[in-house]
Amino acid sequence: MTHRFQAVKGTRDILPPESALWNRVEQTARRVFATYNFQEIRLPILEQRYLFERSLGYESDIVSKQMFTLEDRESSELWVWRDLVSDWKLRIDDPLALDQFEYALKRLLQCLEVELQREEKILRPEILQSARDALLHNAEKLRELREKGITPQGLEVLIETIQLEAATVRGEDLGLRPEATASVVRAYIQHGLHTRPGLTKLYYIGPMFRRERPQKGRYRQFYQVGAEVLGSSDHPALDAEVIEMLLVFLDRCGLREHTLYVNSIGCSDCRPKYVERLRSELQKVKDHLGADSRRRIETNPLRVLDSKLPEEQPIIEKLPSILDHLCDACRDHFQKFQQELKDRSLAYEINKRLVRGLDYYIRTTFEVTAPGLGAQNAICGGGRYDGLVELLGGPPTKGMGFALGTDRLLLALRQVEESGGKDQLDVFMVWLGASALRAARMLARRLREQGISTELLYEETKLKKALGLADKSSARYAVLIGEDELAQNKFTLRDMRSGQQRALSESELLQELAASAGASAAEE
RNA sequence: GUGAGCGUAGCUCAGGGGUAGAGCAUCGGUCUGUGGAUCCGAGGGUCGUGGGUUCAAAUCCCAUCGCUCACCCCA
Repeated sequence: MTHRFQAVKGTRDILPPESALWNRVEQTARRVFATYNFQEIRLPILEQRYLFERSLGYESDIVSKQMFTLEDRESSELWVWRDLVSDWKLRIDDPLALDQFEYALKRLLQCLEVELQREEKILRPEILQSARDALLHNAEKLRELREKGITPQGLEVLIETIQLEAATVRGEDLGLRPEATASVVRAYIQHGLHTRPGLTKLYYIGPMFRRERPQKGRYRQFYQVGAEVLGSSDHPALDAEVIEMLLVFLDRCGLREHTLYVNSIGCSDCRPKYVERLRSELQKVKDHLGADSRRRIETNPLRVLDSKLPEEQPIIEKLPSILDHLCDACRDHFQKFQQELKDRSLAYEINKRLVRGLDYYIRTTFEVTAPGLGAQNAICGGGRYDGLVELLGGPPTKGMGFALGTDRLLLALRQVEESGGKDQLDVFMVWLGASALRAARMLARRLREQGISTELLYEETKLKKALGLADKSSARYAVLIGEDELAQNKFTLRDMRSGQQRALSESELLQELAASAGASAAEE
């Protein structure tokens, strides 16, 4: 039986020549960010799941249903007992087996206690606790029932209940990162980066994972380029400079049409007051809202502002604006931030309905959109997150950053064809005869040492066919080595575009090719 | 999690009950030291998978899986 493998849902391969585009975008990011004194941080793709739960919020969609999680079971014997309990095959007529089950249950409870006493909680403590309480209760019940002697049916039900409860203690204590800000902050705290002088300016490039239905510009493994500034400053100039850097980067990538939207969503002082105000206003008009928006009145009133339903737009327009409810400090910050943008000649639009989905944002939020992306027109989002470091157990620290979806940026660039035809290969080497092969091998090595990309045929091939292969590989030049060349101690350099050939000595050849290879390398 | 559309060669797609097709691509020949063109030829498929109807199913019916797009949510 044959099985046809394919990339798992929501992941894809990035093949050449498209992969060259990716490299170019990432190189551009590295260059631009370096000029703003940002340095790269390389982060693990796996983190403790709890990190994301703390930073993004338990109730956020990302954590509650979009995170890829996996068990790390090495760390504890907890899993041994859990598996024994939850996988135990019902053999209620066998008292010995029942003894074993009870023993495993007892050990599982002990492990749970240990886990609950741990300083660093890796598993969600409330899940552990409720499992512990339920199991404790049922273990007691089980013992009583066994002492009294119970109907097999009753015992069966109880054991199944226990097994289900045990299964809730899952080793999903690791998560594939759905975004990288939490990882950056974790690393900042873990390595004491706050003790380094000045602000910490970091950027990262890499894949993120979210388990959601794929659609245009949205994958389960997607790629982000992001930057974060951590430290003691929350100066509006910093926010503006980060955005300037982002826009310079987009410009250098060749993205011409895009729009920067900015907003302020206040701080822990003024936002809750506004949210309450908003909620009460929404209550008044809730009969005119759709089911989703009605639900959000309780769960997250800010998100109602995000609704795209046409019939809700007039209602939303009339709702109170967060910008009218900022405290003095936040209003001042937002004003100065806008002035900083103007002083940098950065065009922007205020979008008072721009509320970021993640819990940790404060004050400045922003988003860049580009046309041609289907329903997902945002390519980049970011903002200020002053409380996050503290929330994750670090010292009071200000933070600001953005994350940019590379998949969507490239979709907006639409330049795959343009860059696809570029010469990838400098030299296709053609040899005829065994002694020519020896010369070809040595020459190929020297060319490659000079950074000149060279293809050398492995098998002897007729000249006509070899040139055909050179053509198909879209090589810039062919180098021919045969008996004539060996006799003259020269090589034939053939320009594959013009078809012109010249006989050159090795040093002449190297010189000639170094010039053209150098030119194409500079473009990269 | 919800809804819609689409699954036939590597790619783009025809065929809508009676022998599995085209163009492009690949490989070989034409062509034994000169590529791109022409011409000739070849390989490549359990028509997504499973079941049903039928003498006969790529085709009709059912189920299932996959892909795509949209909703939700977000970058």
